[in-house]
Amino acid sequence: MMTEAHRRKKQPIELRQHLLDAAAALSVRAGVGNLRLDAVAGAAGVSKGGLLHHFPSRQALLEALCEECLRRNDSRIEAELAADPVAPGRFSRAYLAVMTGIEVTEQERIWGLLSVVLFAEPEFRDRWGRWLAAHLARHAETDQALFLDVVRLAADGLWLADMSGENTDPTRRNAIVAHLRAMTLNGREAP
Amino acid sequence: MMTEAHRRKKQPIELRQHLLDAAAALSVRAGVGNLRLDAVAGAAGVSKGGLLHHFPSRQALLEALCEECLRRNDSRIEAELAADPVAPGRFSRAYLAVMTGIEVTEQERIWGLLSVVLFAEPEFRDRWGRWLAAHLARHAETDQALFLDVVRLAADGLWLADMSGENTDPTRRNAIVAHLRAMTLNGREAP
DNA sequence: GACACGATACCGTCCAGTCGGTATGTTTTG
DNA sequence: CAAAACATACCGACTGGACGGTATCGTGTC
Repeated sequence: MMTEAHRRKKQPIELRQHLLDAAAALSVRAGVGNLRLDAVAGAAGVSKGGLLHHFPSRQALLEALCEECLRRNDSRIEAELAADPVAPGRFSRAYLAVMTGIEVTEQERIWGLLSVVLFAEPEFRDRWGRWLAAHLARHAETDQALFLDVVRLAADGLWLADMSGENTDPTRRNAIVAHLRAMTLNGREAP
Repeated sequence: MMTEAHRRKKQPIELRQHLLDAAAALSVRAGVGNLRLDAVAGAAGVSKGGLLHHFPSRQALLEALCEECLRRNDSRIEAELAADPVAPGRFSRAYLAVMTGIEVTEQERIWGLLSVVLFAEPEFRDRWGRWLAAHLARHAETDQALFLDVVRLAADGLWLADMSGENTDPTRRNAIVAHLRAMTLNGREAP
């Protein structure tokens, strides 16, 4: 007896997205290694067969997850870049904004957390490294300076701290972010 | 048929360490989630039974791994603290030194990498957060300043970059480290 | 000889992936 | 344009291998 799931309007692309979201959420909760296909399918309201129709293997799912994660970062960076009129340090500023930006949706937050979790996978580490290197090369003219390196590194650290649940009080955190942003504009540390 | 492995001298404590080292190496290579008991035992030149004698369950092994990881960090920090005569920013300086210090042994490097991989496990993230919070509280007098926060965050970022295989050229890297260290001593960024 | 250490054999479970099927779109054909 | 033919989306039972854990026995060490 086929259930009425067959009868609902088919929305393959939406389902695909749902599956990725579900996979992201579950990975964040328990680590990528503990990601079970049944669980993903269940969370997306679909059977395991349905999941495997979209992602032919577990590995394929993970790669898609990784892909999506980088894609999201990328689009956010591009948006920041486009909105910034000041040339010097533009990329570093965009990087800072994206890494330390507050996520509004819970789902957005999850995708941020996922980056940390994916670092467990060596393949993802490489891809991330190449992504950053490529972007740095592209913005070499505007973002090649020691203090900009420091800013970006600190942004990484801040992001890591956020994700590891260290609740530094928000005012202090804001002060740090503002400080870093000022560095990208002034070229030196404010007193 | 008992092999000649029985005949070799028994060194339980050494074996325990070997097992942990092997587990660390394998985790780094493929992620904690893909850690197999057989593989660990094999890599340490012992049978699965031998492994399970020391760590009664997989979970126990992982916890020991986590414990050892924190313990190593801790002892290195303490060593740096003891060797530093200058009070202001002492903890941040020690933190910087440990996180960015070059590991001589390959095994040392692996234990550093392991921290990243363990971040996939939420439990470890919490523990790490608490560890850092405790240390910060203890050194509140000497290490409570905005620019020291930035230094420590950048140290995290640098460590993350190292671990993700981004090969920034060593001279540049050294410059950054020196720059950060100077910040802990001067209280501001050098020109 | 008592106990810690380690080896081997085995069991039970869990889970990724397969497979045959059904329902809903889309295109081709008479 | 209807109906057939094909394609896509999804279901759910099954399986086989992998892997964590147990039980038992041999072997060093004190």
